[in-house]
Amino acid sequence: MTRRTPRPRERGIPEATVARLPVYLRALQALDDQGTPTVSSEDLASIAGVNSAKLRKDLSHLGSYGTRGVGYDVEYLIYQISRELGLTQDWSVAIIGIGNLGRALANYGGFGSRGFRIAALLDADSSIVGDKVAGLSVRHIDALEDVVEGEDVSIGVIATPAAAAQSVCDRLIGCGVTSVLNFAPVVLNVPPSVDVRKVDLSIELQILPSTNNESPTGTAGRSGSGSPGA
Amino acid sequence: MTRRTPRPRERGIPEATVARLPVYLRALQALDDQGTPTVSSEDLASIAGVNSAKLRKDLSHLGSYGTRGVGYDVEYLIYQISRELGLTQDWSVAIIGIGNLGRALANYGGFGSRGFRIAALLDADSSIVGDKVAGLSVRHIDALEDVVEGEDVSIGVIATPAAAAQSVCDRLIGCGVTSVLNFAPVVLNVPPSVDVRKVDLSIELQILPSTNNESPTGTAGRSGSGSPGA
DNA sequence: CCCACTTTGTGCCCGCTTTCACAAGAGCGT
DNA sequence: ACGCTCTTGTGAAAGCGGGCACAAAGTGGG
Ligand SMILES: NC(=O)c1ccc[n+]([C@@H]2O[C@H](COP(=O)([O-])OP(=O)(O)OC[C@H]3O[C@@H](n4cnc5c(N)ncnc54)[C@H](O)[C@@H]3O)[C@@H](O)[C@H]2O)c1
Ligand SMILES: NC(=O)c1ccc[n+]([C@@H]2O[C@H](COP(=O)([O-])OP(=O)(O)OC[C@H]3O[C@@H](n4cnc5c(N)ncnc54)[C@H](O)[C@@H]3O)[C@@H](O)[C@H]2O)c1
Repeated sequence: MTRRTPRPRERGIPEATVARLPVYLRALQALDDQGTPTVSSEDLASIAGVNSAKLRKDLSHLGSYGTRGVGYDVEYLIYQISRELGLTQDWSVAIIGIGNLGRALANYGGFGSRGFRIAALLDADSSIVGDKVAGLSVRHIDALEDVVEGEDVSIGVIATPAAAAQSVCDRLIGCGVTSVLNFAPVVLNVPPSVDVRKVDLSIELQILPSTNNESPTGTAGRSGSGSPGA
Repeated sequence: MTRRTPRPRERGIPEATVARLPVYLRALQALDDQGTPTVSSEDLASIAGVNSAKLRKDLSHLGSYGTRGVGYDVEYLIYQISRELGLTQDWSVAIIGIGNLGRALANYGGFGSRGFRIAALLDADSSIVGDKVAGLSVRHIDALEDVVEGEDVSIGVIATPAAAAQSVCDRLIGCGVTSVLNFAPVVLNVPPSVDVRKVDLSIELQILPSTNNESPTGTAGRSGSGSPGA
C-alpha cells in the first residue's frame, strides 16, 4: 500500500502481464457462465494454466480488486480486465486477403463476441470481389483507403500471400491503422508507432518437434501452453 | 523441504533461440534461392528483423559455423538449423476438426514444403466424413487410433471447438502423439512429456489495441506468437 | 610478412519475469 | 473479543534474455 490514487500515472502494465489478461478473461467468463460468484487465485490460476503467484501479481497491476480470505469477484474482475484491455469499446477490423485463411477468420464467430467487429473484407482477385463471405461482401483492395476511413477501421488483419504483405501493410498504415495482425510469413517493416503482431503457423509447427525431440527420455517438458509473446 | 528441483534442465538451446531459428531458416532459404553463397550476421539479422548480436548468439548455440571476416555459409547454415529443429526427417501431421480453420490449414501448401506431411484429416461430423479436402478424404474421429498408428502420426493439430479439445488431446496422447498444436481456446492439460503449443487468434487481437494505447516509448512493433511466449 | 579491414563469438551488465515465502487482511465460529 | 483458517498482495531473490562492446580470427592488398 503505497499508492493512494486508484489510477496513477501508471507507465503501463508489463507486456507479459497484458499478454495473459485475455487468458484470465476467458477463464473468468467461463466461471461467470456457470454462475460462480467468486474465485480464488489458486483456482483461477489452475484454469488459466499459470502459477497462482504470477496470477496475483498480474492482477495486482490492475489494482487491489481481490478480497483476502475470499478471492476475486468474478464479474467485477471481468469488467476490470476488459477495461484494461480496451474491450469496453468496439474495434473495427478489416481482413485483407480472402483466401483459405481469410475466409476461416471471417467465418469465425469468436471475434464479434469479444468486441471486435469485422467491418470489411478486401481482396485483389476480381473473381472473389463481390462474393459474400460471412454476410459481408468482399470489396476490392483498391477501396482500402475508403473502407478504412468509412468504417473507422483501427485493426488490419493481413492474410495475403507473403509477397503482398508489406505493401498492404504500408497502405494500412498510410491511412491511419495503428495495429496489424500479420499471418504472412514475412517480417513487416513498420514505424515504431505501429504495433504488429505476427502469427506464423509454420513456425509453430517447426518448433514443436525440436522442443520435444531433443532428449531421449522424459525431459522436463511444458505442460501449460507457451505463447512467449515476444 | 523448500527446495524442489534445482533445475536439472541443461544441455539444451534456450527456448527463445529455438523460437527464432525458423525465422532465420526462412531468411536463409530466400537467400539460397537467389543464389547468395554467404551472408553476414548483420545482413541476415536485418532480414530476420532481429539484432545482429542476438543472431550471432543464437547461432553460437548450434556451434561455430561462421567464418570471421566472411560470414556464414548459407547452405551449411540451412542444414545445421534444419538438423537442430529436426526438420531433416519428415513428420506426419493429423488435423482434427475440419471446419473453417481445419480446412484452411489442410489447404495451405506451406507445410508440406517444410517437411511436414499432412497424413490425415479427422472430424466427428458424419456429413463431413468422406469429403475430399486438399486431396485427402476426411475420416471419422473414431478411427483416430488406427490412423495415428497406420500413418505414424507424431503431431496432432487440434482445430475442433473448445469443448472437444481436451478429449481429443487425451486420445492423441493415448496413442503416442507427443506434440500437439492447439487452436482451440482452452488450456490443455497434458503430462510433462507432451509438448503443447497454443495459437490463440482471439488473444492476439485482444492484446493488440492495449499494447498500442500506451505510451509512445519503446513500443517497437514486432513479436513472435505467441507467444510468448507465448 | 605486415597491415588495414571485416566479421564472428562472447564476456558482462542491465532490466524484465517468474517464483518463493510471508505478513497483513478478511470472514467465521465460539 | 479471540483465535483459526483462508487468501491476497508484495518484498526479495533467482533466472532469463537482450544488447553493447571488444578481443580474436580470418581476408586481402601491397
Ligand atoms: N492457410 C493457412 O493455414 C496458412 C497457414 C500459415 C500461413 N498462412 C499464410 O497466410 C497467408 C494466406 O494464406 P491462404 O492459405 O489464405 O492463401 P490464399 O492464396 O488462399 O489466399 C490469399 C488471398 O490473398 C489475395 N491477395 C493476393 N494479393 C493481394 C493483395 N495485394 N491485396 C489483397 N489481397 C491479395 C488473393 O487473391 C487470395 O485470395 C499466406 O501468406 C500464407 O503463407 C496460411
Ligand atoms: N476459424 C477461425 O478463424 C478461428 C479463430 C480462432 C480460434 N478458432 C478456434 O479453432 C477451432 C475451430 O474453429 P472453426 O472455425 O474451424 O470451427 P468449426 O465449427 O468451423 O469447425 C469445428 C469442426 O470440428 C468438428 N468437431 C467437433 N467435435 C469434434 C470432435 N470431438 N472430434 C473431431 N472433430 C470434431 C466439427 O464437426 C467441425 O467440423 C475452435 O476451437 C475455434 O475457437 C478458430
